[in-house]
Amino acid sequence: MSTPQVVTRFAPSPTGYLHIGGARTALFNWLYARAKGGKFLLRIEDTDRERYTPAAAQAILDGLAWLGLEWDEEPTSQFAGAERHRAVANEMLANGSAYKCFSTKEEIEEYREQAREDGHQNPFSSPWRDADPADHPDAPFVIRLRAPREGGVAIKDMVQKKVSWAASSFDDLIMLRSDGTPTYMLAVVVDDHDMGVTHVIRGDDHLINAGRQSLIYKAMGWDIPVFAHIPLIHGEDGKKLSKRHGATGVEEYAAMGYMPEAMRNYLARLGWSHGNDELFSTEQAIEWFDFNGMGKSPSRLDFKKLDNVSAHHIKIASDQALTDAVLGYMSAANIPMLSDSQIDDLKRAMPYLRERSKKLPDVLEKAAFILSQRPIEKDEKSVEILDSVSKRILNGLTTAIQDASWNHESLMQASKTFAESENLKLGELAQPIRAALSGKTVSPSVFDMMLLLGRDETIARLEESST
RNA sequence: GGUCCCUUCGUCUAUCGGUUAGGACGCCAGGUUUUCAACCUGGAAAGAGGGGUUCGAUUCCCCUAGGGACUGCCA
Repeated sequence: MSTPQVVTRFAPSPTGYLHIGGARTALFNWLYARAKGGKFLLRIEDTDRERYTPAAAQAILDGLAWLGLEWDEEPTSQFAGAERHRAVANEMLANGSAYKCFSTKEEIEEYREQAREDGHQNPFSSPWRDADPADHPDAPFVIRLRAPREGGVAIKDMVQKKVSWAASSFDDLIMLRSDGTPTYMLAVVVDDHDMGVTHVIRGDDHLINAGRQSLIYKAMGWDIPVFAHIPLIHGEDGKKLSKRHGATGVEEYAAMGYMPEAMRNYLARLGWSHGNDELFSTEQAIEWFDFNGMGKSPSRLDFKKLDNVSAHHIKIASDQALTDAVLGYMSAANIPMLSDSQIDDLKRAMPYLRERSKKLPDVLEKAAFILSQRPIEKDEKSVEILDSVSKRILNGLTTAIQDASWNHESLMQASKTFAESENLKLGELAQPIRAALSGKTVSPSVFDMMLLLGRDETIARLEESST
């Protein structure tokens, strides 16, 4: 027996940005497909034409691309499949698993109000379900699923295990609206089936939908895919993630200076675990991924932890990758681009910039010294540090080191010796050096800066600040 | 209201009937240090509540409480 290839899909609405929760859903779909050597497909759920714009759909694709979740094949449009959806509805009409319902919206609304008053919660039951076609009026109608009235409906779910409902709790859902357009419930099922989707991995807000959708699969005699309803992400206060929690779109995370690999690591760890592993590569995640490690309860976004994961990935990235990431951050944050020579300098300095950096902007801040030219612009604190006393000291230091061997060890030795002669601790000497070389109070090690800057530039900057 | 899902340190989680309930982030204390920080050592910190089942429950079942989802001719 050959095992069919795994096909997963991510089916976002074109909302104009990739929601962080959606990003995580996409990540799990992608991870599972890659882990099983299957395909990861994309389908834009654009049937709501009032909300749809091409730019809104493109934004989702951009978010996915930034996260590094490359999809297989061309993204499909759900709207484009309307003809096929209609055909399926008609097929169901023909095989008796669906029927025409002529009840108007007003009638249904009236029923619901009455139900509320009567205190019962039976779903709307169409009087046309068993009507003789001969009695059908010449009026607009919707096509409804003839759902079972008795028994139970159950689905198998890799995360939630077995979930079941009484059939009576489902109504005869509408598949084709009175204007002939298909509803979401029909469209997803048809699309998932036609795309050969074997595993439907989505947020657990769709759990009940899975039960209802399974009815359509059965009515058409189609194989029901394996479901995996994953818990949602909540904000730091435990409430459903919304705009007021701050960053909800992945592009905002890009603009804050998180690397895609850090996001993948962090997001994967949210709700999923592989023993006690906290920091891992995407390759490891693919190797380890399975639904046994998936939790069932919602998890909260924790920026402190994200920062920690981010720092780790900054630490282990190659100089080239980190440089690219910084450049990517600058463009996401609308920071003016660097010149080619500045980019070279940046990359050269990377080994010293990456240490103690949590996010990409931290790296960039530390890089200021190598990116700027004399005269060095000093921030307020640096100006304070460079008082007359400091200037005199710097003057002395300049002569003390200008003939030293230009390596970390010698420079530190020379500086220490000089500091002792001035009755200073190294720390007291380092601060004015830092201010002179970088114009800031935060920078890499002063000796590393000297090395990167080179003898001439270092001396020039020291002299500039000691006069 | 109804149906369904969920509930381990502040947070993310491990445990798949027997552990001093482990790890990570954060926090606190000490150490170290050329700045921010990083790093080292130590510490505080959890099974929502109540019933069962069992020789033994965080783990299995039930109830309650609290969260969440759904309850559209939205997706």
